[in-house]
Amino acid sequence: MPTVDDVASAAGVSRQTVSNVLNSPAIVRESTRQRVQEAIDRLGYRPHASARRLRTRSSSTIGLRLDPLRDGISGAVLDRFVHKLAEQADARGLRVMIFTANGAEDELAHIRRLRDGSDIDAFVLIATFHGDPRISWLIEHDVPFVSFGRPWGSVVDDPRHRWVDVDGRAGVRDAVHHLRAAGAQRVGYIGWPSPSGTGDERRAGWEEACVFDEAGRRRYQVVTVDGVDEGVRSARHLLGLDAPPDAIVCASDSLALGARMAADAHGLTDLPVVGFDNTPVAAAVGLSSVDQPLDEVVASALTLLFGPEGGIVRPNPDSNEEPTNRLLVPRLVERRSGHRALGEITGA
Amino acid sequence: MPTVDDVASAAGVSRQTVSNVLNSPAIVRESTRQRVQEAIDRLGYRPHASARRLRTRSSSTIGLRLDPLRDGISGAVLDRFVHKLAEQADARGLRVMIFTANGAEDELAHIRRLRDGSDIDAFVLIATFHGDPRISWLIEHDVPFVSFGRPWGSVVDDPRHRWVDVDGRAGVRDAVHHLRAAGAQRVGYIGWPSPSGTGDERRAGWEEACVFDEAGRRRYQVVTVDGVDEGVRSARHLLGLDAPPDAIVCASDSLALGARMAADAHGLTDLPVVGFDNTPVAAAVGLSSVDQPLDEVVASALTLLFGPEGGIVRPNPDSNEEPTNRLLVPRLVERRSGHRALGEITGA
DNA sequence: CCGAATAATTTGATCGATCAAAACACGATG
DNA sequence: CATCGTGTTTTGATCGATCAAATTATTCGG
Repeated sequence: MPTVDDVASAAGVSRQTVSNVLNSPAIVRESTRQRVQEAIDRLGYRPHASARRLRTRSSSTIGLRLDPLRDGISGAVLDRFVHKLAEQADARGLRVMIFTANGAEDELAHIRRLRDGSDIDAFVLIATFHGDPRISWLIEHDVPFVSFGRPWGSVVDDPRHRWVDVDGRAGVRDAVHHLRAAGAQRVGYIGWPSPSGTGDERRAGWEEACVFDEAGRRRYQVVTVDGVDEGVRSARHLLGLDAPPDAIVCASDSLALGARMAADAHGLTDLPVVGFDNTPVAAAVGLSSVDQPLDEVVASALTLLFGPEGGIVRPNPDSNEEPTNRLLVPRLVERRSGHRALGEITGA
Repeated sequence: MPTVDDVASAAGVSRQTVSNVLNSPAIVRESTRQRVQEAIDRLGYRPHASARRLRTRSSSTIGLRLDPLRDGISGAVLDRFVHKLAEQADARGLRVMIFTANGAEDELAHIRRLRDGSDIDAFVLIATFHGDPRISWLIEHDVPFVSFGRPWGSVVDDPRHRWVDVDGRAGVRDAVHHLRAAGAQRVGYIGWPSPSGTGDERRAGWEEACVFDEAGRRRYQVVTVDGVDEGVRSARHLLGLDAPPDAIVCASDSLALGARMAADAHGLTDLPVVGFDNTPVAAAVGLSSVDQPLDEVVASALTLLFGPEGGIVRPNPDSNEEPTNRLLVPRLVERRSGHRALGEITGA
């Protein structure tokens, strides 16, 4: 492999000029630049990443911890996130390194190791939770990071915590409004037990948009952990009520799939069911779902970390006027659920 | 951050001794080793990864290209693969770097860049296909790699190509045998159009295990691209035949989900349907499916690349007596499809 | 056409580790 | 006691790039 010196002598210039052609072409005379560039191309020179990193003390690499495998369906969102992150990071000349860990403490140990070895400049956290120890640790140790997921709980206003999140409350609220506009009188909700940051927000969206009184809000809501079977059970309960709901919104696609199945089993193939996350499964079975704008999420995350362009990690934003977080609005993806029930498809 | 020199003077030894304590503790006297180790711990020293890489010319990093996002359901296998790889690589002290690319050519450009920059020692290829240009390129340029997916087409016996794959033929064959043992007389098959390496293998498994004559094999088989809707359509076709199949095996869970839905719509809630890949969706809706042993796949891949233990990349195995590939057998995961049809769940 | 200001390029030092080989310690051996 | 060998530790050089400062080239006003 050729080095800067090889290129330099091939082009009849010095090391540093070659380096400048690559890193600050503006200060090199155009004619020299071309000559050097030509030598670079001819020799097939590539800068040695580790040497550069050693000198510049920056790796242009983002660290991302992959969650342990989920039950499945809902995990797909994070997988999509990973893809998008890899794509957009690449476009900025950044690398993405992944690792796994068991729990937040273990994750911190990894972060420490990767950071101390100068392997990684900045971290992207996903799935923040109430009292997340990672956030305070990272802030305290001045490790650049951004989280997909807002801070839940105590420390909610630290400008050193850069985060991006999707407004689940607005997403569910809009979905309910939409169903009501389409004629639904009683929109039920199946959601996760409290406390759960995202779960509570989504439920709040339903509460804001439904027209029930206090008693109705209790009556038309089921609280359950995530899962298809749980969705089936919860929907059965709702549909067994006097004056059952004529539409159901769920905190996840897993629950929604179950609810869809239960509704069909009750012969209610027209009953609208809305899920959350717009996973492949929802698309496959024709469920409406609230879609998180992951492209924007990733773009915002990278912008918060590195600025509007470029790959140089920015110091923790202390007293900048720019905001250090971003809350994005999801969008309802309507599908012909109710028209195309499971097992009732008008195939070609 | 402390360096080797800091640790050295703290422990009253030289740089190299510190280095030896870390890299070849055997040649250091035990008492010295302890003294140095204590200094390392006290100072919180971590070797600088880039410096080490510069010197040793190895990065202990594996590169992995993430496919562009699939339609969804089937992509889940690769996502699981990514998780497992990250986990097991970690256990060996390796790092995993991900990137995306559009097509094989673009991928090669990335590989070249990452390799030339000494960012990455070895690559893991996924989803090999017929006439895959990546393989010949990597072999020719002496880039260590292993593929999840056997070589299809011309170059099938090059020992320099290390690969792991899952025997889809055996998987489907076993599934058919199993269905027949359970009483099925006519097992239909829904698969992908030829030529498709994996698709052809899976179909061959069905052909080997079914008891049809030539005409029957044509009759009870549908060829279609992947997708839930396609599964629905194909199953409708099969079920509309005189003497329709009494069990269906599919090349993927997407097709199987569609087939399940179509069967239910026909009132055939007992008709067994078997998918492939054992994706979360199959689990969620209770579909039987052929499961790929990803843990083993990943373990084998790393062993082929790096040997039974350790993280030092091995040169291309030329005339070793060890095999340079591994074909693993998948396992049928039975679920109560047929008993628990979609929308007919006996919930709590 | 000179000298100052600016542009362009080069030189020496450095990032933090490991390699290769030299130096040192110490007991066994002739 | 000198020699040798083994085991342990240290020294000098190096990996490939960038930084900081020094040097040389070019432009421009007077």
